[in-house]
Amino acid sequence: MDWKEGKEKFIQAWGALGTEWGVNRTMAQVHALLMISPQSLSADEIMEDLQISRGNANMNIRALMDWGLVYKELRPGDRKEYFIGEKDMWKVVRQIIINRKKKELEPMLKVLDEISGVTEDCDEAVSLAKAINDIKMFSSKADSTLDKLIKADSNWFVGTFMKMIK
Amino acid sequence: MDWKEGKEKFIQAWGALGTEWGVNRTMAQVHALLMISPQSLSADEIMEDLQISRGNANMNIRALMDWGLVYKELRPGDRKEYFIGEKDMWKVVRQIIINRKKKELEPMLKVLDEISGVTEDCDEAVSLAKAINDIKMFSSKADSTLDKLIKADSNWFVGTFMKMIK
DNA sequence: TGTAACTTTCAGTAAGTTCTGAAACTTTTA
DNA sequence: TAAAAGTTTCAGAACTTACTGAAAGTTACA
Repeated sequence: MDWKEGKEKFIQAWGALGTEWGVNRTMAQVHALLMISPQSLSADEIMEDLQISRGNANMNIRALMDWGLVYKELRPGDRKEYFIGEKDMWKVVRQIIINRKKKELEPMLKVLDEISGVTEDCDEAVSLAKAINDIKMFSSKADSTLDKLIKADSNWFVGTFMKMIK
Repeated sequence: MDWKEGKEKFIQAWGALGTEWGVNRTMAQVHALLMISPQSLSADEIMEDLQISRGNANMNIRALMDWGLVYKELRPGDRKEYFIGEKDMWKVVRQIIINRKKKELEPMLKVLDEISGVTEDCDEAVSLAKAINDIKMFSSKADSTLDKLIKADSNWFVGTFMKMIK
């Protein structure tokens, strides 16, 4: 297999994985492309490579920069903007976790707090209260674990997990 | 807030969370409903409660049973099928992890193996090989951790994480 | 200040996903 | 074995999300 074919398969697979996880296909593909590019690429090069429109490229590059997975790079004497992808897998995963947590877990916990006000004592209300409580406990545990993970660096992560799964 | 309002909010929130994670809204709502119902419910009751069609209800109940989050319950002297939701949050999360891993992570790893065959030594090929290797290492680590988690029970989980985040 | 190079926005369109409802199928009972 | 009760399937409709391309906006330089 030559490099070009490998690259294409990689981009496709990363795009498909993204789709399953609620990240749009193009965003994941742009990320894949930048992650395996040794140098930074301009918007035009990305458009050309993935065969997408300028608008689409722009929106998704923007979103990736918001997520902290892609950085802008300015080359002296060139007015064009170039983009470079975060290459450290640990940072990539970490950024994804931070972003998804903010967007999805926190609203859920907010709703749970709101409906904690149900205090009747019929079977149904008790069952609801139990579910709310279980989710809250689970979330706050997962949440504080994630916070620690986010603050930690890659080596700490590897070390702790190695101990943990021993 | 009364029980009915709380229940509705809970179902809405769980449905929204599902959507963000690539689980369809109705599937998540059916699951939410069954998770907070003290008794098992028939397909008709679910249809009525969530205002969905028979076909939709059937498909999603089926999918939830495949995922191991809902069980069929037969009541003696009643020909109708009743469904009961898994109530243990730990099991719920565990089942979701097992299912998503099978469906999404494994295909990705298969592709990575395929494209490991790229062995040129230009910059691009080296960069691709590095990315592939990093993802593989990360995945196999995450994977073996998940395997341990899956085999473990709820108490073990809580205990280990408490130690870990201390 | 004018204009060329580049970036961003957004309305309309395309693509993808989920839901409905009716028909087909299966099981149970008399 | 007939028909009643219940379950499953699936084509097309409704809805949701993502993409294009052209126009508007911005910045950099002479």
